[in-house]
Amino acid sequence: MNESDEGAGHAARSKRADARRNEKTLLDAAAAVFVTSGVEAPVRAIAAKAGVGMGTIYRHFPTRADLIIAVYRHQVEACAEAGPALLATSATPHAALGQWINLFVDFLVTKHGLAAVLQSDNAGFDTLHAYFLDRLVPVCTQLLDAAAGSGEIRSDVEAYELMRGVGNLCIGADSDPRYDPRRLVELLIAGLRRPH
Amino acid sequence: MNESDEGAGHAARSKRADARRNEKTLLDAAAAVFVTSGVEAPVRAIAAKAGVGMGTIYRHFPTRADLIIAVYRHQVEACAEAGPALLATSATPHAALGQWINLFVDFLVTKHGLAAVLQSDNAGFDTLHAYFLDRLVPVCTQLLDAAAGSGEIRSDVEAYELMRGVGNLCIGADSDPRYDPRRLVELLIAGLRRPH
DNA sequence: GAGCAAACGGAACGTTGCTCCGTTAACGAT
DNA sequence: ATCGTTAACGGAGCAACGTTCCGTTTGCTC
Repeated sequence: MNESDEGAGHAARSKRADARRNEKTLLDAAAAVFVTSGVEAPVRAIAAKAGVGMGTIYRHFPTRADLIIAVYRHQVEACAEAGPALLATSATPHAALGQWINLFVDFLVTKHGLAAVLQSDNAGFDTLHAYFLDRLVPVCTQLLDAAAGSGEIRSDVEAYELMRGVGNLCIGADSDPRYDPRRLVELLIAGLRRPH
Repeated sequence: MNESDEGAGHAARSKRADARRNEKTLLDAAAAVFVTSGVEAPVRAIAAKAGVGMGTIYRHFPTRADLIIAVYRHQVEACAEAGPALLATSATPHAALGQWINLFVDFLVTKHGLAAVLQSDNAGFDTLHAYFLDRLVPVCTQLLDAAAGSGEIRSDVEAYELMRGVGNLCIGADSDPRYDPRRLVELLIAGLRRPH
């Protein structure tokens, strides 16, 4: 990451003022539209909300995945950073794991359609997929290893499949009041516990 | 339950020969296209495969859900009927439940994209949703009740949420060799076991 | 065979994702 | 302050798809 200075290199020419302004405007507009219409809202709707042309969206965020990542980056980072913190402050590693998974679930279920798009095999979304995996799987691995090391859970479950499973369970949580993913995730985590 | 007769009146005139022929042709074509391109394949592709116009598809199957139901009805019925049979022949109700869930998972993962569409909140798919629920939830309830009655599992889990959870876990199973829904479903079922 | 309703086919329309290019205006140089 | 460069903009245009609509064909009955 050297092409555009973000803080470190000082005097390098920054982007034009209107470009920087539009990027912020777009992020705000996208966040708002995502809340009301979900993360698969039409590009035109986001452009209209921001008061810019569609070319501007695609210039700043070439794929929808880039836009989604930009909108939720802060929250994903926060979730990732909460992992080690929980491990340090919780009574047992298994408790930390449970709480961390809850954070993740809370994040997903409050983002209309994000869970669904997260597992989409659509090629346009693989950078989104990759971002979530890169950022969260290591954290989950750490928690899982700690819990396995303390003998609380079986050790034959990988972080990747657990995360995918949890993500999948969160799909469609909105739009169906009869379905509460939290209960099922809880069941899944309970199933992790070592028999005996 | 053969074809739809108008009930009260005298024997309803059966459909025209070409209509009946086209319906069969369409079912075969749809089944073939579903295998290669998934259940969300373009309508035009199915029409082309069948050698008919698009109007013919929509006349026979007004929504995509109707077509999907028609294609998979036999297998869904077989799965539903396997429930009581398993309960009768298995060692324990919990074993029967596990085997039945396995049947369901096998069915779902072999149908490209069916699991994804099953939970879609898209209004066009709610009859599909309803069909699966009407047909399978009672069976699952029976198995669940039996296992709960024998004290093997906790009794605070409803068939509906379990089925939705299992269905969700099956989403995206194809197109990702690293993800094996069977393992996670197994974990979920394990989590059902009563803590003792 | 004639008449008619059922069934057909595909053109046409609306919605979306994405690209492409003529136009605008920001910014450093003068 | 003005000027020229070019980054950045906007939206028309195209392709793919779902869905409808209606003129045409065809099976069935008499």
